[in-house]
Amino acid sequence: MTQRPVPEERRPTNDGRRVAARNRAALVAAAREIYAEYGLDAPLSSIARRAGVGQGVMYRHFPDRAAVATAVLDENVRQIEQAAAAPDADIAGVLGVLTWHQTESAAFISVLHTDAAAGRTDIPAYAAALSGRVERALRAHLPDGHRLAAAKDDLMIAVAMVSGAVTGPTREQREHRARAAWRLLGVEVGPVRPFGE
Amino acid sequence: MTQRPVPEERRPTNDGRRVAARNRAALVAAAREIYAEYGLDAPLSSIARRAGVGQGVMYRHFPDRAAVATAVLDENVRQIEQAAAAPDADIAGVLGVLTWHQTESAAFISVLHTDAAAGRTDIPAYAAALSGRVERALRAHLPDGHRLAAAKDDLMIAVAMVSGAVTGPTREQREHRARAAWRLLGVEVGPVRPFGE
Amino acid sequence: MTQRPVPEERRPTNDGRRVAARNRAALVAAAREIYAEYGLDAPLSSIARRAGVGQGVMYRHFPDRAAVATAVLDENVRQIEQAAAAPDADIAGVLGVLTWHQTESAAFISVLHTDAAAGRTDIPAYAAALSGRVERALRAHLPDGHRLAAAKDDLMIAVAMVSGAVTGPTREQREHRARAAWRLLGVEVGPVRPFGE
Amino acid sequence: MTQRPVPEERRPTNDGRRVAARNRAALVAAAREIYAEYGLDAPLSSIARRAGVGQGVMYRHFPDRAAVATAVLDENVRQIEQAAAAPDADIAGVLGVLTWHQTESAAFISVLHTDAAAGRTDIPAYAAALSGRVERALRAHLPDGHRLAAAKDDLMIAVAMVSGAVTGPTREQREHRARAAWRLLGVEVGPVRPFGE
DNA sequence: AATGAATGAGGATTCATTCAT
DNA sequence: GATGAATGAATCCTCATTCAT
Repeated sequence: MTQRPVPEERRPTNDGRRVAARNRAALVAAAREIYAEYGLDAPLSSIARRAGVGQGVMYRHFPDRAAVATAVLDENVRQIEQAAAAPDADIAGVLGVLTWHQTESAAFISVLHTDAAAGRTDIPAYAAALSGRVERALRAHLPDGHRLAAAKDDLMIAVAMVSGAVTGPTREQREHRARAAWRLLGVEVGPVRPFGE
Repeated sequence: MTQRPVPEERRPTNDGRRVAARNRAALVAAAREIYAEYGLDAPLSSIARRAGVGQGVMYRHFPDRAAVATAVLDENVRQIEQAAAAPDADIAGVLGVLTWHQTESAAFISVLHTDAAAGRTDIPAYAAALSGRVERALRAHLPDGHRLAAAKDDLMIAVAMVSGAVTGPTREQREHRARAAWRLLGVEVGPVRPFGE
Repeated sequence: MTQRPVPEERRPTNDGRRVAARNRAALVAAAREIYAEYGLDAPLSSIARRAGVGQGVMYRHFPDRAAVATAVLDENVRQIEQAAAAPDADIAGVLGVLTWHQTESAAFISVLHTDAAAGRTDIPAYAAALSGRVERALRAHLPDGHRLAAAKDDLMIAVAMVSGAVTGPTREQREHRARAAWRLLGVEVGPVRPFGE
Repeated sequence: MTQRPVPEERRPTNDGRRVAARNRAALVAAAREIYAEYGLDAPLSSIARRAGVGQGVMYRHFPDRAAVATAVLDENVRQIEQAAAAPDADIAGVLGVLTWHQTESAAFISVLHTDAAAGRTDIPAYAAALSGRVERALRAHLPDGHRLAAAKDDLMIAVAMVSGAVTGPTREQREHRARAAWRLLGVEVGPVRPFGE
């Protein structure tokens, strides 16, 4: 019943400080998987276990639950920022990358639009930061006459709306619904894919 | 020593049957409050406490966590159905009532569109039922030429989109965003209010 | 390696609400023993284990570490108050009872004079209350010409001094040192014993 | 590429030997501060951190928790011994220096009179040594007719008593209470100050 | 039918200690 | 020698659920 066949007798060794970076990466990757499977409220211990490290290592790298989530989602946001920084970037292309992350990572959505479920932990603090970065990336390419440029809030409300539409067990279904949502909004979206093809 | 026992504020006949009904109502009301304040993951014990009953009573009325949520949301859905059943009902009016419940109850949204955060409890089963009832209520009044009548899924995708937009600490803010969302969809919505004014 | 031979198959039963009082008493008794053996910082889980109850029961009866300590020490203080309330009470007699508790319960001393080790938990709050009750009990019988009646603080400073002297592995040794301390203070002390002989 | 390496604020000769000594001193100083702020149970890691060294260094210099405490308190005891060794030393003067350390360092007291809270770690072993050195320093100057020279134990019992009285958040308050304690004992004490003015 | 106490597993968090580099 | 990452045991605390009364 051990969850994965891989490690076995790897744990009780102390590989020195060189593995620190590797461990951090493993934790982020594990967190991404766990979040996808069980949601943002998954036990932190399950992340450490999946990463193949002790709980203490996780707490060293990430002081609290929020720090883990931030680390995971930071990559998503960064890709969107990179898409926006590309020389040939346009709003449709950036929205495509954004949409890809919406369909790929439930956690991404949850954090981006936190507060529906009141009384949450301390997520809002860093959630706002991530959300702001996404907004800036998008707005940089929003032409004046664009459908979402009319009112101040329209852009991020539209993003939230698409997030709301993105449900379903498979990524394909989620992408299908996301495209339908953009279509209902009358907004053109480029290819739904991660940045860098 | 054969004094009559003191009456001691005996209300109706208190035959157990009546108490049971009262308790059930108290539990549903308490759950609604608790959900609003702490989200759907709030401890069940807090619901029983707020209702002023023992935990056992709660388990008698509702075998599990899902049953409680269903009972709470059932009222919301029923109102939408009633709005649809009204003699002078039209799609804008029903959407208005739907929107009111979206802005009023975070739990309503969470359950209606569950699955974003995979691995959830067992909510999907009854969530689908509630969602289906809402869809039927709306579709009964959807005229053929309506913006959301084009594709099969458009109606409920639009509902999900508005749900996604509904965030914010106060009901007023949430209503404001909901209206903006419908506007972006080009859909006309009647007064946002509970059924029965 | 199970610590005590007694219980065995007693735990997994639910004896209903009648045992609540019994459990509370068992917890207080267990806490008294544990405190004597391991000091006030002993794991709370060890107290629950020794009492033969689950951890949850302990938390039901005592919301935090301080509540447990208070409950334990409350009995000590109450005895001193009772000694002071006795019809034939005099200062020497009350000091004797106080001294008995000083020699019997290390926790009693620790709490009564908390703050030596800075940064402590939240003990001070209730510690002050207990300390005040002891002072009132003593002062009620302090004659005007008494050695400890000269300055306002002298009484409780003297109590603290005796507490400081009370060290040693056996109660007899501790009593011996306590008596020596009172002698050095020139204060007469009655029989060192619990209230009620 | 055969440039001379940048000097980079190289202080003395930095031959490892010297660094070790500096580290040890830093650790002792850090431990003293930490003990004062958080008590003797403070995490060892906090001491290493405050000293600006790795945890490994601490374990090299001090094999266990007790060794750290001993090193810290050794300085306190040494001052008392120096006070006793001074050409013009008398009992009042040595008691003054002792009292200064009692008021200044809660850890000093805790260790000197350990065992009240039984089951403690392994402190008693070295605590006895420190206590013995203090006693020898005092007894060297105790005149035959002195109030504390009557019975064998009276001297250290009195010291313990004063320690017991020394509580309070500020050093001034603690000194005030220490003086009151000595006064109640009828013992004259010289200026309360560290050795060497 | 109601009460509310008990159980006990689950998850968070902290540190003492070891050890590769 | 120094560094600081990794380990993992220990403890705290919370709840879902059961059940005697």
